[in-house]
Amino acid sequence: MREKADSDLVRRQNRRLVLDALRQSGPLARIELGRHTGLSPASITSISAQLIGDGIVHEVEVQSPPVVPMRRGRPLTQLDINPKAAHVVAVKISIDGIEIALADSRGGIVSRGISRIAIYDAEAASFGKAVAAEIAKQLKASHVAARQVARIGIAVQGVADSQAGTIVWSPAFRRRNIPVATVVQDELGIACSIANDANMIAEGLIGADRDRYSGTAAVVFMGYGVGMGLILNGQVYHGPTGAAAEFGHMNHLPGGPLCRCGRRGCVEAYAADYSILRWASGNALSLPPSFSGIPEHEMQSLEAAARGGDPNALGAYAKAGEALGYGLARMMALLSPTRIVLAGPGTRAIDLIEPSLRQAIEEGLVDELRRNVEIEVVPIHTDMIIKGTIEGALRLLDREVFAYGGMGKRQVAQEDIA
Amino acid sequence: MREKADSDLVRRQNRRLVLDALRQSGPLARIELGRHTGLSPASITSISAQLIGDGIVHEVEVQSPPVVPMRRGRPLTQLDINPKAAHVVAVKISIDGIEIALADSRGGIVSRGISRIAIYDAEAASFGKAVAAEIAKQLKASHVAARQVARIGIAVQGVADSQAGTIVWSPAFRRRNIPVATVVQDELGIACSIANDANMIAEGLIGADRDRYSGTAAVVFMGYGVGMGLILNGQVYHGPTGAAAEFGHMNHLPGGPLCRCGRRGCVEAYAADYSILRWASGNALSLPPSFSGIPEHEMQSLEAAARGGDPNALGAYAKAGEALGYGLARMMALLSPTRIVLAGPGTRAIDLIEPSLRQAIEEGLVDELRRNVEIEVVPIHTDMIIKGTIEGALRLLDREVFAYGGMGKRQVAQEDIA
DNA sequence: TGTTTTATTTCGGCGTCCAAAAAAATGTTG
DNA sequence: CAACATTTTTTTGGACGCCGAAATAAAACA
Repeated sequence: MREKADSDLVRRQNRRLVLDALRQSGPLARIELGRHTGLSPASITSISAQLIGDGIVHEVEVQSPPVVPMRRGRPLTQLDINPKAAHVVAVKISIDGIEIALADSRGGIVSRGISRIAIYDAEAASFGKAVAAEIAKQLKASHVAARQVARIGIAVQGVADSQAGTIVWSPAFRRRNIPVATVVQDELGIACSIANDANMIAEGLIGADRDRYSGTAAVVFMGYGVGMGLILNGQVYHGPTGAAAEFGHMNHLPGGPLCRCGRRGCVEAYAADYSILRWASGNALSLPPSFSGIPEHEMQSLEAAARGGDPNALGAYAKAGEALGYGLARMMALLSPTRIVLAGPGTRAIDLIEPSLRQAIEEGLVDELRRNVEIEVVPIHTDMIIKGTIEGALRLLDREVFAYGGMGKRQVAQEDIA
Repeated sequence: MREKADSDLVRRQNRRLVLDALRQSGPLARIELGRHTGLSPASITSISAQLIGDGIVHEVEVQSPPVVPMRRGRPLTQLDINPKAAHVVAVKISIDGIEIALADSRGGIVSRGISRIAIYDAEAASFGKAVAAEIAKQLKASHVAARQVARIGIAVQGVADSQAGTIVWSPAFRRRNIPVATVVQDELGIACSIANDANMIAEGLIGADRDRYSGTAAVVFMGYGVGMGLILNGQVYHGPTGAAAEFGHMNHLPGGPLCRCGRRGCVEAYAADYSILRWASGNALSLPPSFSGIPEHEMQSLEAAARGGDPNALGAYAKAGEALGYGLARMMALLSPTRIVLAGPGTRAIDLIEPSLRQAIEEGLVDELRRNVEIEVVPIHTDMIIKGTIEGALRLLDREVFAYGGMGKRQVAQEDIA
């Protein structure tokens, strides 16, 4: 609400509405676009003509078996976002390695690859360039020129500073404050941003089902670590520097077990894979946290032990549920979300975790403040991080490039924004 | 970003920009408005002519001793918001009673009064009407017709549901779920909204110093209870129903002392006036919370005892600081604000609280996440609640009435919004 | 008094939207 | 199969907001 309004703003805003509708509801005819956006048919004609002229949108032929039975009247001409309008790259950096995906502007994945450059011992000075080189390699293999790529989104496990473009701190790295986004941007000449991976899951959920997830919701990622993506008023909340929603490093109990971040008693130190294992081993308070990935089968045998009645394993899951529950109760007191989504590989053991989780929420928050919340479990495959990163990059692309006039007019657009 | 853009939106937005500039920077000449808003002089002429025509803005004569030395050229004609354009009413409901203030549209307080209707034992069915009657009495005494009042804002100590217009739960009332805003609105025919009192303090801070407080900040109210107002991206965060930022009822330690909300271990159960007293008395865990207001002198003598070295008193303040500090650390992990404001009468003892508060933040949050935050103490007089409520009501007035066309066109405006 | 300076208004042009009318493209029917 | 019905899309003309440039207003200065 700070920007001056003029016909330029009107055009941008309405172009965005049209693009949003197309992203949300697949190919649409002009008249349907009018219904989705509230714009008159005349305006839709004009806007879509421009978008087509800019190469951002194109007409698509109706599929041979028509989905809707042919009615009377002039048939609809469906419009859709032109996949060739631009490309985006999504990069996922985690303890398990680096994954790169190239997508077209409709969000379709063109190609993807896994990189095996050193992570844990990476030097701050060279890591960014290495990532840029990996991206360049991926582009080359797919025969896509850098000029065709409008934006690169990087999702990282840990704390990212999206303002500075750095990885502030991540369990995947020995070192801290590693510049990435700015380096990649300078190396490749492509706009690049970095964010926490759980935020990108939230971005993906909004993209997948806007009605369901666009109010106020919290997405908890449970797995090698504990992360959170916050959706406030329909938008992913990044905080001033992008380092928000660090639910995993929110304290649960003062003086609790040691966390990978160096503090004691973080939620992650109770509820991450390594923490549950550590607790099951019996001496959680004396053991240091693990900095390597836990193989999946190890967690699965712990789950099996718990389901078989092993008291140590059961106790570990109960502790995890308690920490998550109190943490969620605290979050709810502050933000009163209407929806909490539990996601990630850790949800395989949700049956073991949920009882103590729910009890902790009841103990930790007055009834009136936890009435209107729905808790759901979405066993998200980790691919959701890549998908969400693409979604996020595309939304930025729409807002910062396509709303103005497409790749050709990019320079103008960026000046306008500044 | 969901609204269709047309010339109507442009007009509304730019009218708001002009009104915002006038509210923020006192009387301004047209050319200065142009600089503040980014609009051209021609547009300012047109917009201000309309605002003047609507009776919302008027020209003011330069004061007899000119503030700036007379320069060459045509002198500026200063514009300001016309105080007679409309009125707003602010109501503060707390354990101490009901306070009503009537303000003009520039925010100047026209009259104020304190009501002595029953609060603690009020019936849910009758309380709203009683408040409406008190407001009507205040208006009558000031010779202001209800038609002249554009909006009523109610600030309540406790949890408010601004969607439903009810007091969900408040230590000032024995009963829960008391409808207020809707009843007042129906009784008087004036738009009425209800919110938590700490949110209104945040609203007031934004109004008082926008540059300082309009990023991402948390305002902690310390006194008869512990409240919080959250400012996210420059706006007070109310959550889906208005019941957000209940920092006081965010759990600190499971199984801790009993809170007025009925749970154990809330931050308030450590850091509110009654909790500090209770702790100093030695048996915090067995004593129930107090539901009556604590006289100021009682807190002052406790402070004196602590400063004199009384170990029980010192310990109580240290406990309060620890609970606040851990609570703030948890909040920072989720939201990473750039500023934390400690306010309210409880800050009189800030010297006793701060050491343990800061230590708790250090223990409870990894260094990287608490680097960019500034903690400040603002010894706010409780009047800030009334002032903030007025601010908030005026901002809504600007957005929902003045941006459209003033009181005359109110019906039209409200249809448009719906 | 005329000149300079600064603030404000007027005027004409531009871009967007919209409603209404026209055109396009197809199904229906006698 | 031609005329009619129906639905989508485009065209047309008018409205409204903004802006730049020029004109006007109101003061100090010389």
